[in-house]
Amino acid sequence: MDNQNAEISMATFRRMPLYLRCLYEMQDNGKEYVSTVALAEGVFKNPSVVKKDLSYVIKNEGKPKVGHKVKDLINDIEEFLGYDNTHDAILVGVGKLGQALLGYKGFDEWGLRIVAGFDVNSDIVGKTINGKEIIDMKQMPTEIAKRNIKMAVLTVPQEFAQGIVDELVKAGIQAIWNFTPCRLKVPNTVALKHENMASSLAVLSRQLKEILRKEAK
Amino acid sequence: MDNQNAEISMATFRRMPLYLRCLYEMQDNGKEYVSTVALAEGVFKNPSVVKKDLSYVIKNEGKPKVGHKVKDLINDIEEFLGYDNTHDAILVGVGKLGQALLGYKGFDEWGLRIVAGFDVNSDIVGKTINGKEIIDMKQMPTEIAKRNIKMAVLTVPQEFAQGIVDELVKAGIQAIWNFTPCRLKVPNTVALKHENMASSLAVLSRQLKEILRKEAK
DNA sequence: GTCAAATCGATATAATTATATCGATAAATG
DNA sequence: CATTTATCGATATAATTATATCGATTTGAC
Repeated sequence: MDNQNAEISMATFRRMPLYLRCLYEMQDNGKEYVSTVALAEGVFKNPSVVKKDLSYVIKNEGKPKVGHKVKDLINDIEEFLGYDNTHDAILVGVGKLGQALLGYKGFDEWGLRIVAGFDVNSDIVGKTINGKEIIDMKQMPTEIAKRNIKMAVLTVPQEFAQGIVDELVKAGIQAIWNFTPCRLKVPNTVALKHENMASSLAVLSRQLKEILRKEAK
Repeated sequence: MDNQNAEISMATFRRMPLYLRCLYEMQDNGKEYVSTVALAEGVFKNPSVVKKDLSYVIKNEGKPKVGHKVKDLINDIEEFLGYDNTHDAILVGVGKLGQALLGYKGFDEWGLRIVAGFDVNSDIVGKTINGKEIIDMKQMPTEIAKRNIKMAVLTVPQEFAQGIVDELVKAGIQAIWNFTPCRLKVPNTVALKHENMASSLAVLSRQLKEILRKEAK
């Protein structure tokens, strides 16, 4: 618990949502205390990793023999992740994937509220998906300014990706979640997260190949 | 280039699709040769990382002063990733996200062919999306066996996830790409890849927060 | 009350991954 | 044809991340 002021690693950071989900579940099941070992099992990680990760965020010490209070852990992780301040975001490109993400209920849980979708297709402009309005792309800069939006989800066809990103940045967007397969150029005052499905798939394929190879023996 | 028989790291593996995409683009632009430095710029990575990564897969040496033949690199990486043997897969759960993935054209490029979707909803069973048939869930085990499918994409509501996974495994599936937010239990003869959107979002939020904090100063 | 068991927090060690450096060499330059 | 330059492949160093270990402490059993 002396890591409080240490620089936190990306690896640790990425695991926090896993812990949180697992802890929510435990809370729902009426568990009041949890040991790091039990939590480690819940998220399929090494107990030492979990201990160290938690040492960055916990405010209250755990008790030997009993573990940590589930509620405290949840509070500490939520606060650490900043779930108190939800981000409003827009989604650009309301194709199949865009519609899927607009309709996805899970984001709220993680502090993201998609407030509107933008597209050029006049067939869908004016409609709503999951209560979210689809607005014409032309109005994008105005709407971003008006609502003071900082975050955008990018689900446009790849050939338009860079051009639209440039527009977004100009309009004041400072964080982009990129679902296109393009590498994008942004100023370093803009955060960018690339959702790389191809890499995931490659990893899975490799594992499968390895398994099939072993079986063949 | 002496790494050919060394164990390859996950980190390296995940970067391979990035290199490949960048190389395709260079090829389209008529570039015949590329240096590791130029490739590193293309994928926003450190040149040393790229050099080392490539050393695992390249068959032909690069030439000093000119670099590597783009075509050779593409061949070597493709072969390494095993893009010669495309995987057939099924998709389970044809909701919004499932429909999005069924409609997504990009997978073919990465060696994944989704051959059919499965769902319980009789409104969509029998229809096709992107040329792919939606089949009743009851027939899933039969179809998996008949077509000898080894891979499944999981896009069902989370409350059904584990139950369906158990069915999939029983039916002979050996690789699962999990888009639900659930941690799943599978035997270790089954490969599992979790697409963790919550983690991605957390990372992006953190970057944004950092940027806003700096600005406030 | 004593002792065994479980867990804590801290720290030391190992493994992995990223980055910097360097001699060798092919191509370009003058 | 000598010299400069860009790049290679290899390797050494640094940074990050994961795992194992250990004394301290609380609980619960006897």
